[in-house]
Amino acid sequence: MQINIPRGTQDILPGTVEKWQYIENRIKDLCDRFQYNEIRTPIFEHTELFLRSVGDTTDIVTKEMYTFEDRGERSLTLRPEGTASVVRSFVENKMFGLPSQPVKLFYLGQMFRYERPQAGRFRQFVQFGVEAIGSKDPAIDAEVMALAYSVYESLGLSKLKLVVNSLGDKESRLAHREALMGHFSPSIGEFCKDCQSRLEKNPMRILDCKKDHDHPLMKSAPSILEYLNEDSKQYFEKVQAYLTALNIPYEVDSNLVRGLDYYNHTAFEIMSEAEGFGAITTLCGGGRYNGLTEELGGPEAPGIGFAMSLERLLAALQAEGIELPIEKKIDCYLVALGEEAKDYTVGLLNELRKAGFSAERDYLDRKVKGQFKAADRLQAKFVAILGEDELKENKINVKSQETGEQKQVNLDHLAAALKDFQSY
RNA sequence: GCGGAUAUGGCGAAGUGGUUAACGCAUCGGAUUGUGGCUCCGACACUCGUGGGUUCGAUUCCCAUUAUUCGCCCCA
Repeated sequence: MQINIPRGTQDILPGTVEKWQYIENRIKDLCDRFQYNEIRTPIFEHTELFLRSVGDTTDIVTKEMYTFEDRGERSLTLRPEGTASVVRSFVENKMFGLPSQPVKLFYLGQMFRYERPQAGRFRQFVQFGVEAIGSKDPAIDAEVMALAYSVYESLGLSKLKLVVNSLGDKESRLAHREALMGHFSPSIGEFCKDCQSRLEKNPMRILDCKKDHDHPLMKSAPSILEYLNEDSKQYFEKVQAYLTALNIPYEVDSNLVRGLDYYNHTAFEIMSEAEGFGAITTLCGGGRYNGLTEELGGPEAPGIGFAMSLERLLAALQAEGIELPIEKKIDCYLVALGEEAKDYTVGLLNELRKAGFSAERDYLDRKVKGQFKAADRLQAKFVAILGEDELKENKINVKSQETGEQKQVNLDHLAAALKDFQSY
């Protein structure tokens, strides 16, 4: 009986894994330029952490968590997102006391959500995210968005849309919520079922409903932006001014809502507008979370961050037809003829590898033709051919697969000959 | 949690209620006793997701089940 991969997970095989590595390297490089340092937190946490931070009425917590009890009867949960862990670690390790503030961190790792998989959605997926904790300068909001944007841009994506909004502070938010409920509740019966349940849960969500998009009450609905108090308003304006200064195209969408409870002030998303991308277009989502450190038992330390899915990044690259410049060639393939020569390549191969070359030989007892085909498949730059005659004379033939040029060299000097050959 | 689609060799993909299950790619071998990429020839599914039913007979019809996939909700 064959056992298959669990639903919503995927194997990343050689041939594809190189793309991941390429992207991961690019991300690490950009983080270094922006001065964000890597943090690695556990893949599971106390369930309580997510209840407290993400919010116990959110979809993530109510129906998407991989929660289990360990042998000590502790309730643990595979992390559904990264911010909670990072903030927990920030508080626990007293990073608020570090000399360099704000604390700028990034993470790259697997997240888990129990959902029905579809295009761009998995049960195990990889997120790259950053958190800047300890500053409420709107410039850092802009910096965080610039970092996310530059990841996509530097990989060649162009069909992007950055959408920003302000959710305001607690006071503004509550006022807006009241206003929305007052606006919709008298005639909520005219709306779809989803909207009816949204009314209590998150009335802002009604605003981006596709079905009821044309309902007259939609246009007249109160916008969050009208309910921002003076501080929140100024903050948002400053963020936009910085984005403009950074030359990052964006649009304000007062209907943009983020799904987690801890967000306030700045909220943003980067979406792909590429053709045929599927129903899910969000590449990256983030926002500000002032107050979260206190919620998790630490001192005041306002933060902002984002998370992006690498799966969706890969999908966006594919949708835009972008090929990453991945080259996988080996330096030398050893072709051997006859028992003796084959035996000899065992040591020879090792010598080449010790000398720093990537090298391979045949292990399937293929004929010469087959060995050359194998060399071709591996895109070998050189093939070294060893037959009985050469072996007797202590020589070996080296052939450049690119030029077809071939010459005979001393068997003991193969590595040196390859270096020579390569240098011109 | 709800709805649609699909399930045939390593991959892609035809097909039929009747016993030899097309074809293409890939792979291996040969033409070319020791030099790849082109061409030609040959080899490659005790079997059509799993279980049950109808039938003289099922890969083909029916039911169930599982998996995959797309969409809804929501999200990265």
